[in-house]
Amino acid sequence: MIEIYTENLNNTCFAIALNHQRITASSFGADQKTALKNIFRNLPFNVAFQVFYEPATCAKDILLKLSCIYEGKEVKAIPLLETLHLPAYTKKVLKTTLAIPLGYVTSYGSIAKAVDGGPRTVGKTMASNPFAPIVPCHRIVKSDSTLGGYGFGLKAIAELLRKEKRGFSDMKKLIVNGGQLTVYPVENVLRNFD
DNA sequence: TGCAAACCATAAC
DNA sequence: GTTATGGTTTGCA
Repeated sequence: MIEIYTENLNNTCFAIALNHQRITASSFGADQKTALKNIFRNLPFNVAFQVFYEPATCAKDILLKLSCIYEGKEVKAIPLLETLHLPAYTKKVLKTTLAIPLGYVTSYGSIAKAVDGGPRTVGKTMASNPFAPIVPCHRIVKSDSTLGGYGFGLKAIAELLRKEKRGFSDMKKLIVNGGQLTVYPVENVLRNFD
């Protein structure tokens, strides 16, 4: 049985789906209705679920973390994600995305190179990212450093990235899963918007 | 700039 | 097994 909890924090509604304390999906939205709609989109189907309108204590803690991530704050202990039901390649892409540090962005192509796949597949994986905003799909942009698509709207992604500015100026190379991932300061992208 | 073709794992059929 | 589908990229005019 999957338990779904929502909570309004700072004018945004966050939602999580828990299966034995592990996160099966997470999402957010302007109001509760939108947050729920968003989380249902990526819930593994053919599993029973129940929506709780009063968050349990363990759920409250995770919801608070979601809000912190959303506000661009550093969150140390990322909650456990349930990925068993996902294909291997998808897991790899999600894991690599998770490695993009706060204050940096990367491109679909860079992720693709790191996981040995194609850029469009990365986009497709992100489009159905069940763990927004924990898996920071908003930190992936196009190779010309303009914004690609975003499930929650381009305005939302720009706002998120603005909050993640940390004043970095140099690109960085990371080793993830044995592959190399190049990341760039968020500022590179935001230049086009400010 | 703008367009076409290559890209490649998934899900749906 | 086959096909359609992308939150892309690259190359060429």
